[in-house]
Amino acid sequence: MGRRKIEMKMVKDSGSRQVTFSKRRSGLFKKANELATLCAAQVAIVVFSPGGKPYSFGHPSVEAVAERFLTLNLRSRVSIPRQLVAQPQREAKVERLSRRLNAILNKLQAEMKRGEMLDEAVKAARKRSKFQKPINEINLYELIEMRKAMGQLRERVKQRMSEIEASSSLLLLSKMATKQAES
Amino acid sequence: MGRRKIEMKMVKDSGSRQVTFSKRRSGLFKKANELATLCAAQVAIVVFSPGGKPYSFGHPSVEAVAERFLTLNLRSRVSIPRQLVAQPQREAKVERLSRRLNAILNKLQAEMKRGEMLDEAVKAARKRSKFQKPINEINLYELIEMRKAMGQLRERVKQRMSEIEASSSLLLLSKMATKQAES
DNA sequence: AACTATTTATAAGA
DNA sequence: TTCTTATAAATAGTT
Repeated sequence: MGRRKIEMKMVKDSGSRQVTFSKRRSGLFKKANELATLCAAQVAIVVFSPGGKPYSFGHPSVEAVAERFLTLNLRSRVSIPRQLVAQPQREAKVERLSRRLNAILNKLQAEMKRGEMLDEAVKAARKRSKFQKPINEINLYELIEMRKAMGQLRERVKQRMSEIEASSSLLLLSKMATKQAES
Repeated sequence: MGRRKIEMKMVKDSGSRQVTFSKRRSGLFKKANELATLCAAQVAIVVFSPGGKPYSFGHPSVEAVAERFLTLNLRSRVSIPRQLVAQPQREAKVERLSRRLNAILNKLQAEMKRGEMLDEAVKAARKRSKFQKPINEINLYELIEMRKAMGQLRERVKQRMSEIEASSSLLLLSKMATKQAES
């Protein structure tokens, strides 16, 4: 941008970083204000500078938007009036969350299976290319690289999934522990 | 801006307003991401569309920044009930899980970015193949199909991620709601 | 803070 | 929604 394009990495020089932050923060808030004005939208932004100073923008106010956000999430997803949230309801909520996470995991696993089928298709294509007419080298190279990359990606996603699974189980355990403590 | 300069008033036509909102929201989030990346800053944004739909951006997460902001306010000026900040032991577990889920989400998002780079590479290969020597048709066909399949897969995984994100937010919110009920 | 050469965002249109 | 393109706006490097 501007006089030169810059790499999207952290600006190393602390002075320049502060200048960049200052310029871009005001740019961001201006954009936020335009969004709110043009679209009659509510917007809240909170930013901490590299030095740890807080800045905020809100339309109509940070607090109003934050409260709406919290209330909306509670009511729409869990359907429990905030004032009535107490221990029993909280337990039900945790259980629902746990079930929800498990459902998500199942879906994710299905997606990954599809990815495996794709992988098989690519593998088969490579085999064919060995016996058929000469292939375009660039394309073959990219096929191989892509397959490798896809494999690695899937591997990492699988690992994340198992982490989520662990968390989900922990949720159930924490619920049970709380119930025991109450009884 | 763009083809014409526009007046900074609310867009009257509801359809155009929605389009403008959609474009500018993504622009705003992009700017926020750049600010966070370039300046090592923490940023949280919550927006409600004209239709009332909530959107959020957070680096490292909306919850993390919001929490820091609230804690700061407590120390300085606004008086927030102590119960809101106090951390009973049974809440600590839920909070840790929430943080964990957020960390997982961040990793997943990074993985998806890699996938996008791969997608770009394939796109570029296709473009090249138009101008260079004739290509092997089977490989080209498979490149196209694979790219399509990868795009769809990524799309679905993204959707799952947003579902997980919602659950993760709920975890923290349930914590907050409990504290409110206690105060 | 101001300047400006460039890059980026985006309004309108398809 | 996604893309294209002409133009407006943001901003990196400099003064």
